Amino acid sequence: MALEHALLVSLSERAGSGYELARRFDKSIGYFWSATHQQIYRVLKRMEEAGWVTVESVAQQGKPDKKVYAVAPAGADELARWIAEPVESTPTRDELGVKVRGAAHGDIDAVRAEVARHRAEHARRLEEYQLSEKKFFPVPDQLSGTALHQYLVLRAGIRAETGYVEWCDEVLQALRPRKGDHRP
Amino acid sequence: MALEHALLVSLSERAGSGYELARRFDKSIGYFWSATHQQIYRVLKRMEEAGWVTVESVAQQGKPDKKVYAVAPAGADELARWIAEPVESTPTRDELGVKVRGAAHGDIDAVRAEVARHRAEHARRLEEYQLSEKKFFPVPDQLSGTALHQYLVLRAGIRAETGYVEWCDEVLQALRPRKGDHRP
DNA sequence: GTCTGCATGTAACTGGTTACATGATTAT
DNA sequence: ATAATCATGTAACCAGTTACATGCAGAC
Repeated sequence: MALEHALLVSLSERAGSGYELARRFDKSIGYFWSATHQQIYRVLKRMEEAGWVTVESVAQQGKPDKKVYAVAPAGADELARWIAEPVESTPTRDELGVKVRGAAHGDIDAVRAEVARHRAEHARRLEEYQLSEKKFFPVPDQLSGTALHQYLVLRAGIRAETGYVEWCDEVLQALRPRKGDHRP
Repeated sequence: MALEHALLVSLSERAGSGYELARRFDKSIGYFWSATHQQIYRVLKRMEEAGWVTVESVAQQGKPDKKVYAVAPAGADELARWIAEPVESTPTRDELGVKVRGAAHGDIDAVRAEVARHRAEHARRLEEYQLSEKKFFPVPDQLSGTALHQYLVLRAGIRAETGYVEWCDEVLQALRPRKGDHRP
């Protein structure tokens, strides 16, 4: 049940509406815990019922009302409790891996093309992360507190994307057409 | 819907029962697509109804009967179709990342201990993978076909675990207690 | 006599996705 | 006109987890 807690982390930094949270999740926390707006709305409702967050309806001009959520004391307690609790490492799920593994039972050219496509996507994301790193954390040695923690998860993203891109290259190298291959 | 297809890949290599598949999934394919036996049983049933696999009840001595599943022509077609189809990259989900990100709202010592625990687990798995690499793929340059594809996903596992361990080290280094910190 | 391995399953639940709906405002 | 952005939601569905049940064989 990490979504609840991811939302609590985000709301601890700044109160916000479901919509805003959904967009924050496209960055930072969303790098390693994504969520759709529907999911977020539902979970926020549940959290409100549990007393973990408080809501305040805010009227806006020209825009629909929004419900601004903020962390309640019970939510802060819950977050602290959860952080101290041990977690199992989330199992990996990678469809592209399944395809590479099963490549012999399908069109190898198609698999290679897919890997190339994913390589491009991950490389793009990596660049984005590296840009953020330069821009927001130019002197990482001096970071502390939340800024340091933000930096560390960005580093996780950078490492993950770097590794993925390298793996794609290895696959593309290994699956490249060779003499003796004959395709119709 | 990758589980169906992961099962088809596994069954294409060798027919087997749900139980056997569950254990095969603890290795190789399971490195990046895990599944419980219940999940596997359910999906196999669905696949049988769809005509993707055939079943044969096999009596055994001293052991309960087992249902041996094999890929049907429709299943092979479906697998080939799916392999050629583009996939979105599976979003990352990492609870430990959420904890590090929210470390300021909980007990930093506990987070550090968690990271250390996960580091150990991933290091252990990495060693396991590296052992498999040495044992089963001592001369990777000469691989082709399914053996090559198996090797490549093992490489994915090795890269992922290596990266994770390195990241844990980076976090442990960054979150180590420093002068000026005062905890009760 | 207790535990592990083989082998299959039901039932209840939780977490997450997809599709659809509404309605105003601003930018092209 | 039309699309995008802001903002919230319902409903149906799918995927995956957890708990429980059964029963025999062989090892310790």
